[in-house]
This record gives sequence, structure tokens and C-alpha cells, in this order.
Amino acid sequence: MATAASNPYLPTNSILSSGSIVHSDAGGGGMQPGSVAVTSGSGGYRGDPSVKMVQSDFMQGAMAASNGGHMLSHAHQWVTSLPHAAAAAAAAAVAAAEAGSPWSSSPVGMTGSPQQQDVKNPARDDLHTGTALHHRPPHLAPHHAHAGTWGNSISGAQQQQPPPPQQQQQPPLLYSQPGGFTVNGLMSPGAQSLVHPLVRGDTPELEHHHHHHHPHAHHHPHAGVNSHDPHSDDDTPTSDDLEQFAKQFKQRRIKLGFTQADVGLALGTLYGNVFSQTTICRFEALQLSFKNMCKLKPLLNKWLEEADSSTGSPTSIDKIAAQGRKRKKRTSIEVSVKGALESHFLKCPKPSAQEISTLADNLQLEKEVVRVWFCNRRQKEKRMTPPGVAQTPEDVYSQVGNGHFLVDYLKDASEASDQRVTSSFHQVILAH
DNA sequence: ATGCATGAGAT
DNA sequence: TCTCATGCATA
Repeated sequence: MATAASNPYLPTNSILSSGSIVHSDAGGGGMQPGSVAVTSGSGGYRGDPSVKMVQSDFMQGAMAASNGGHMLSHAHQWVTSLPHAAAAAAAAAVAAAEAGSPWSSSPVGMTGSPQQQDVKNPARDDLHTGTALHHRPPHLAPHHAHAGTWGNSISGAQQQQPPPPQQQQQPPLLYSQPGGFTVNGLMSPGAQSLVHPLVRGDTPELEHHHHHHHPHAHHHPHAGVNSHDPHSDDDTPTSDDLEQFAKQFKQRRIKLGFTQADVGLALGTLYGNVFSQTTICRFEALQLSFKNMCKLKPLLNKWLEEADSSTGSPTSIDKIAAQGRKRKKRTSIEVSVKGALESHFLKCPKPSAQEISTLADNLQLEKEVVRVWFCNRRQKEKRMTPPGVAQTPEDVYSQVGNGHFLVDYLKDASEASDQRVTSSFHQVILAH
């Protein structure tokens, strides 16, 4: 099939023949038109469901052609690696099914957007997970995790946690097994039916939804302090809860000697939902949307419970590396260009297609790249932890301790809104 | 730890 | 098209 030539499979990095241009260097070198190479034609790639696309050079030619005028189409900047693999595989499925799908019962639901969630991978092939027999590093080697944005709270090294206030962790030993169960060890996802109180009388009442948007936005409490019980992990947590939990989570995780990636994998073997290191990292740093944080919290909480209950039992961690999929190679945008984008963003966070085109043209970037840039930029605005805040942890804490001031940044929340969570620390705006 | 990317859904 | 949840690839 695919001609040897095209052989899209390549070891992630080896670039190959034709266009080995790595624009990333552009930053330093300065790319010029022509060598830009990043992405090819205008808006072409999206739209192909190619998950199952064979390894042939799918639409390369096509798009180039259609492009007509100007394609720099050389190469596929699409790197592919192994065709899947399990990854998600196991995951999914089953787990979801039975396990009561943590998801479905998950507390999310506020914010007013009915969202979806679910198992993302329909993959049916599974890998025999389990079987791994490694052990995790004995808790040692705490590679200190530096601090994240606000995480620096611990300006020193690791966070020592402040006195754990009202905890929310009940110790429900899930199952006691002789010996030791490994945290992410081998348990067939399907068979295992973890106890799982799915409870929650769902109480979706969360404020919002209001289409407000007064010119004068004052602060509104997004974090919905819910109407009731702040007890455990079920039911919608407040921003503070999440903040607290994330912190604790990270701390425990480190003490137990697990890496973020380990956790992500464990979640997969345990509950059927695999997550990447990235996601775990973001969770800890509160760089996810409020809703997303809420969704993940229960899972991580469960993992934590098991992890610490398992007395130093070995854990198996398999890194399934390569998951393959063709992905466009990451475009590296020059700093100066980024600056330009930033300024435009400030003026207009949601540029029209037209504007995007123009901008792209000026910056010599592909339209798609620019579009995506804006999308990502907007997402950032919605994260729980805005960048640049929390410089002085101490300050923040003390303030929080006293009483939080929530301030609302006035970015005229368009209409979508109400998603960003303003929690105590973040916007401590005292400057006027 | 993050930047750019992909995709499923909501609009 | 945008939004949202996620993640590969990178710095």
C-alpha cells in the first residue's frame, strides 16, 4: 500500500527526506516566506476523520492540488507514529459501561452547559493491561516539582501543606485484598466493579445561566457555593475546594512517588479513562476550566485513596508510548509574531474569519494557525488560574485567609460566559 | 510546564 | 465556526 516512499510512519522525529524543515527554528533564524513550511494550504486538514486513515498519504496530494496556487506543500508535516495502540482502548469501553461510569454520575452539570463527556475512545481493541510488573519507585526521589503559577505558593520547594482543614476524604477502603493491590495494577476494568457510590442527587442548581451582562459587571460569584453540603467529594465543589484538593493531590502524589504520567495511566487502568501527563499537570495547576476540574476531581480522588491505601505495594506502570496518529507538526510562532497576535487579541478576542485571514496574511502564517491560536488564547482566558497572578503566595494566602476578595475582571464577558471561575486567589486586585 | 493541534458537540 | 476537553511534541 502506501508506497514505501510515503511511508508516513516515522519515528516521531526523524524527519525525512523532503522537507525537513523544522520551523521551530524559525524563531531563531527567522523564517521567511517560503520556508515557512509550517502547515500547508489553507484550511485543509481539518475535516478528515482520519482516525482510521490508512497510512497512505491521504490527502496530501489532494490538498496541495486544490490549493492551486501556491502550495508549499512539501511535505507532510504530519508525523505519524504507531497506529494506536491501545491507549485508550481499554479504557473506555467497559469501564464506562459498568462502572457506573463515573462520568455520568459526575457532578458536573453546573455551569449550565449541558455538556457531553464520556468515553472518548471507542476503541475496542484492548491491550492487556495488567501484566505489567514494574514497581514504582519507592517513594523517594521526590523530584521536587517546582511550582506552577500559583503553586509557587511554596516559594521554597515543596509545599507543605497548611493544616488540612476540613478534609473531605473519607476512608472508604474499597476492597481489602491480601497482599496488595497495585494501584494501577492489573485489574480488568470490566470485571472490576469498584464500589462507587454514585450517589448525588444531582443538584444542578447553579446559578448562572443568567444572561446578564451589564455593562458594569461587578463581581459575581461564579464559584457556586452551593446550596448545600460541602461534604465530600460528591456534589459540586467550590473553587476553593478544588484549589485545596489539587494541592493536596499533588502533594500526596509526589510523596507516593508517582509522576503525573503514572497517574494518568492509572486512571485508565482503574477506571477506564486514560489521561495524559498534560492533563494531570493542568489539573494540579488548576489550569482547566472549572467544569473540567469538577469532572476530574472524583477520579483523582479515587486514585488517591487507593494509592495511599496501598501500602507501598508495587505499582505497575506501563508507559505505552507511541500512540499514533498523524498530527501536524507543531508550528512555532515567532515571538514577535506572538506579540502581534496578542495585541490583536486584546483588541478583538474573536476576530472574524476575514480578520483572521488578513492577519494571517500579514503575519505570514496560515489562516488555520491563526484561527487556532485565537481559540487557544481564548481558552486560556477561561482557565481557573490566570497567568501572572499569584506572585506572592504569602500575600495571597493571607488574604484569602482573611476573606477573599473576588473581583471580576471585566472583560465584558460576552455571552458565553460564566464559565471562568474566579476563585479567591486569582484576581486579587487591589490596585486601583 | 506549555504551545500548538485535533475533534466532537454546540450554535 | 466556535467551544471544550485533551494530548503530542517541545522548550
